[in-house]
Amino acid sequence: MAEIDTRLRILDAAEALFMEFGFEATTLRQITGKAQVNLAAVNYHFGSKEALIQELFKRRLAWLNEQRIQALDRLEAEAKGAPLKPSQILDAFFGVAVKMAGDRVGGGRNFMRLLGRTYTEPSEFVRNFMAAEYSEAIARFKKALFKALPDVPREEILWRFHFMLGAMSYAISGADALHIVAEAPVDDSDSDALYARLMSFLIGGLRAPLPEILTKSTRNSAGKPRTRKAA
Amino acid sequence: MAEIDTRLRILDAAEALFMEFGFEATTLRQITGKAQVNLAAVNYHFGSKEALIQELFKRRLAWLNEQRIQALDRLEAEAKGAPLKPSQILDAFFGVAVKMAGDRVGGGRNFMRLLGRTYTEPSEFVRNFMAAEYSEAIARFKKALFKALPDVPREEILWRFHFMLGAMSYAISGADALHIVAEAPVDDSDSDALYARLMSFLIGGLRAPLPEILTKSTRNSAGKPRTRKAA
DNA sequence: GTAGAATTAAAACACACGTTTGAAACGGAT
DNA sequence: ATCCGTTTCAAACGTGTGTTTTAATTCTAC
Repeated sequence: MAEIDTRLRILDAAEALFMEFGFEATTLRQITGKAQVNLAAVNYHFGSKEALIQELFKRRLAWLNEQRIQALDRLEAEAKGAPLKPSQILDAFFGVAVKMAGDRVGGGRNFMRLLGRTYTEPSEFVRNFMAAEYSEAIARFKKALFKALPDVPREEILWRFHFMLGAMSYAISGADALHIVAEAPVDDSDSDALYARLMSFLIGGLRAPLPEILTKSTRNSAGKPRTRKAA
Repeated sequence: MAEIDTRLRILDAAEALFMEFGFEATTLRQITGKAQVNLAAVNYHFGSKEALIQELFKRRLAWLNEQRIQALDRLEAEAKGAPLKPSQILDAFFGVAVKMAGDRVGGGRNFMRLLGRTYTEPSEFVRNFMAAEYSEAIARFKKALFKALPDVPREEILWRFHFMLGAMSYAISGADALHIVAEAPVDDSDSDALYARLMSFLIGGLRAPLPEILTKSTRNSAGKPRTRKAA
């Protein structure tokens, strides 16, 4: 009753506080206070504050990306080798995330809002860790997008994927930030509506005509290390 | 030579360090060390670390939004009362920002990368301050967008504006974050190309068809039940 | 050239942080 | 009931933080 429970209480409290105040500004005393455990419990169970952060990301991120990959697996099984529709791919990737962000009770909401901010986080160890945790899912989705959009330069797809992550991040960070543009309070409680809005936007952006600057020639002299040669 | 210069040196050093490490993780000793001024100079010239941050945002943000408003003024003067094209409006708003982000020498690059992260910053005083500094420009651009897109619900325009800010933020945060999706190093040195990429994406997103869920009735259970059937 | 204000400099301050310690309380097995 | 490994607890530790202080220095004006 009191053993593994302490770990969970710490993780949940930390998640909520990190998302509210950020990593640096959140203290272990806040966390242990909110979790109603002893201060030393964090270092006992996790080793350090940094290790706590990693553990916190691990438990959610592993699950999240597993769900994404499974969704993609199902789509590809159905398609039987045919390229997927871009909207299906985006749905598999972003749908899971937005759904998780809509989960208020399980704490997924806190985590997703934290995650969006963390993606551009300065702290190096966090970014490296994220890159490692993401790598498998990212590789799978990149491959699917390349296949679904054979006539779009791969570099362009990556950039647009990057932009889409930004839009998603802001979408999830929600009304807290939106109130800057909206002035009046905005309803962000309906995650189905949010998802519909976001998805229209993303698909519009992904399928937008290529910028002229790219359709002409690769406007650069230096030979870029083109990692993949054959396709 | 040594009076106002100290202020500037502190501001520039702080900008670079905040963008590299974040607000909390950057210490006054780092700042004054980099600026080659005495530690006490920050509190003498600015009063506190918090006031330094505000001053830092003020000097750039005021200029940035002024440029944006002037660009919009020019467009509207030319149009003589006719609605602008959405792409023109986006160009006025995001073009200035990306240009500033491409300015490596003046320090604008550091600032813009910092700004993108700060928009979703947890710290309340920063967010409130940002909202105040942005309010005039945001109001003008909202009005222009409403006029340019009379058949799109205003709430939808606000959300899409919000998404666009997210995409821009990630675009500017640049290769540091992109390397997570790209694995191989990515060239983000060409701000013209970056801007062309971003703008295609944004216009595609802004002009995307409205989500079904919104075209029917305002918003209720009908539409696109993804995973949860809403009875 | 000198008084007076503005700025810089060095040192210390009070405090909060993450972490460590050593003992107390607990839990299950024998 | 006793033991032993695990977990909790209160207290303290060392360090680094933003800030303040007090004196030295530089600048400005007469």
